[in-house]
Amino acid sequence: MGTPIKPTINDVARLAQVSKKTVSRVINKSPLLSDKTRKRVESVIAEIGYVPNPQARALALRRNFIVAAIHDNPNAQFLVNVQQGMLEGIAGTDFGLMVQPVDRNSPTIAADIRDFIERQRPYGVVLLPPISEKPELAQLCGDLGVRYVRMGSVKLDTAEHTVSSNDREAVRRAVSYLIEHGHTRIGLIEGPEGFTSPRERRAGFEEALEAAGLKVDPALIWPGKYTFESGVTAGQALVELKNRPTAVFACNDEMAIGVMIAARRSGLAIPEDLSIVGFDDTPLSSHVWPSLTTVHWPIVDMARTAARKLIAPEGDKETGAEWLLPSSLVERDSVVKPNSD
Amino acid sequence: MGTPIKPTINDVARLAQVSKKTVSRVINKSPLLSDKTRKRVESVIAEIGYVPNPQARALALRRNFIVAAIHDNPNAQFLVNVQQGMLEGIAGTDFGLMVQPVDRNSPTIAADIRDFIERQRPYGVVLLPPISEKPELAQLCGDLGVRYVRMGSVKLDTAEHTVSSNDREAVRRAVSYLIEHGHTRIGLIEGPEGFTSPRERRAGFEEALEAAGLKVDPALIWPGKYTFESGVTAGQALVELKNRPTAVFACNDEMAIGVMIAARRSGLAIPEDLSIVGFDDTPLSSHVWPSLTTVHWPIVDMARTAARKLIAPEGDKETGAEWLLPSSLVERDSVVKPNSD
DNA sequence: ACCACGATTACCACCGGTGTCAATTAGATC
DNA sequence: GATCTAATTGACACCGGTGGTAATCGTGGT
Repeated sequence: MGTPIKPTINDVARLAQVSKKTVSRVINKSPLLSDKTRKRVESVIAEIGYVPNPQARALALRRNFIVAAIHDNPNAQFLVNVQQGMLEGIAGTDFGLMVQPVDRNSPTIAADIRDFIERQRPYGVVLLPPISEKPELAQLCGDLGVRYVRMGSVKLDTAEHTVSSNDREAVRRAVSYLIEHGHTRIGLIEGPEGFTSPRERRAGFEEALEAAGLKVDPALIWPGKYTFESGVTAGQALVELKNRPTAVFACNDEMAIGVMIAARRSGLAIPEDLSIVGFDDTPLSSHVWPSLTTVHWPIVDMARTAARKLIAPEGDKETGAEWLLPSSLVERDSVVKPNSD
Repeated sequence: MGTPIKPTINDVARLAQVSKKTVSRVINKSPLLSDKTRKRVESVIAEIGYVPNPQARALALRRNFIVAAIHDNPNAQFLVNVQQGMLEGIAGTDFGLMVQPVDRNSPTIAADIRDFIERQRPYGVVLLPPISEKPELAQLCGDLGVRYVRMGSVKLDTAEHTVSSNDREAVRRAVSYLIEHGHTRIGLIEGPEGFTSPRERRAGFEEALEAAGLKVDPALIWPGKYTFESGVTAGQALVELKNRPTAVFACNDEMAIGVMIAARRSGLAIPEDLSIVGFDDTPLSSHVWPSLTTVHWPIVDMARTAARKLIAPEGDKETGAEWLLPSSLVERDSVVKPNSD
């Protein structure tokens, strides 16, 4: 099992009877190189199974081949989708993916991120929501000289370095969809306070009602925490109302499913007695019964785009459509016309 | 925004009026160094905010500070738990975590893993189930000279480099628990074929029955794929049996919840008409109603242990209890005595 | 055959650390 | 104060690549 000593560029150079630099040119596909030598070097490389040492390359180039996802998001499905998207974005390149969670509530969050970046010096980082909403963290990345892209629920304060999806519009469409089905009393389960995405989603909710000439009834709006339990709690409160809503929009799927459970416990039939729309399009949403009509949030696409942007050569910074990815409404079985009883 | 040029060891050396080597000693907490110089160097480091370049260190030490999780596992919660555990395991060190998914069914899986390892040269890798069960992949890591630890559902062919949990025993206990409650007709929803963990779980199931003097009835054993849908399908088949079981053990929580749904569709009450036990203790299991009695699989602990083992100094290879982590049964609300009707 | 010139290739320094070993310094002993 | 030994510190090569520039090669023109 002897120590497997990796061949180095010097070994290749010696065997191919060329200088290291020439080998380096072959590795980097430099055009100023004759076909003959290229072939010769390539055959030596193949023969001894040479792979350039990434650490040496990183040192010489003063850049690494690693991108990192920095997050503070407890949702497993979200994270996995992000990772999948980023991996798609770097597929076929020499880049690898690191993950680094941080604690949003820690007072040392900035120091922690700085620490991570300085300790690993990744080529670039993707800041995931909700920490992507803190401009000082983006600033920090800039100061540290590391490229970064933020993933957001909406154009943040500055569009630069941001891949986003328009939550407000998505929710407006979803709620309009309920209205088109004839619902006029529509409940809302909000997300946690203090972040942009829940705010945007609420704004979209209100815009849809207003566009249809409906009044926003505060009694139908309940706070939630993006957790299943908070959905149950809020759902229960809503269905126990004297004048209960005929439909509910929940700011994420987990809460929507919580509402389903709560409604059923109260003897309501879904969707006959209560239509429900969620947000995220998690796998779960198609597993529950009835399957959940929900807003498909293009996480994978966003993450893929973010990763691509990150590793794109400087100067490719064209902004525009590609940085703002569309959501869409996935119509399943949890919405019907309201009961006319 | 000028280019943020990182101070290097040379800057520190110059400012502190010592050689780079001395600075290096300070960084590495070498004992052969006078307190006076150490203090002086440290103050310079603090002043200019010097952080050693990880790539240069990696090159000189011929080892870098990255561990990677290599997986082929579609389950989001599992992955996130593993990541959490590994991050706990490397917390406080200079190590970072990379993730690399591979495709179990791809014929190039070995080449893909080799590619990843050679391209990134991580310090070590953790092979997650189910690919951890393929001995040739562990072999590959050994050949490539990268440290590795496998996470398994049981002692695999060789205990070396393996952190595991005894699934067979866990399932035996879970099924015995059902038997103790008076169940004698117990259904089993299996996991996918071809992997160790489902096999072990089935073995545990049979052992429990045999230990209680019960016969294993093939009619009560249904294949599953670890997915919610497969649980629904199998559950439906079971409850439609003429002589249906009074309890079901499903090889993971998702399928267990599928069984719940299927049973309810057929008009059965859970747990009164059908007791259910799952495996994994995913968050979902406590969210469903009734909450699911399930086997807690110590993923986080296993991953933490695996990461620690990976970065432990050579020679720390003591085997034993720490490498085999205990599962436990989490008693919730999905198990009661069988109906005597 | 000779020269200019572009295409190839080699040489050497350098990226920012660490290992080795020699040189220097300090403290102890007589 | 001289000598010896142990404790500190420094000089230099090296890890395995890349950049810049000089040297060499081949070719066409005259």
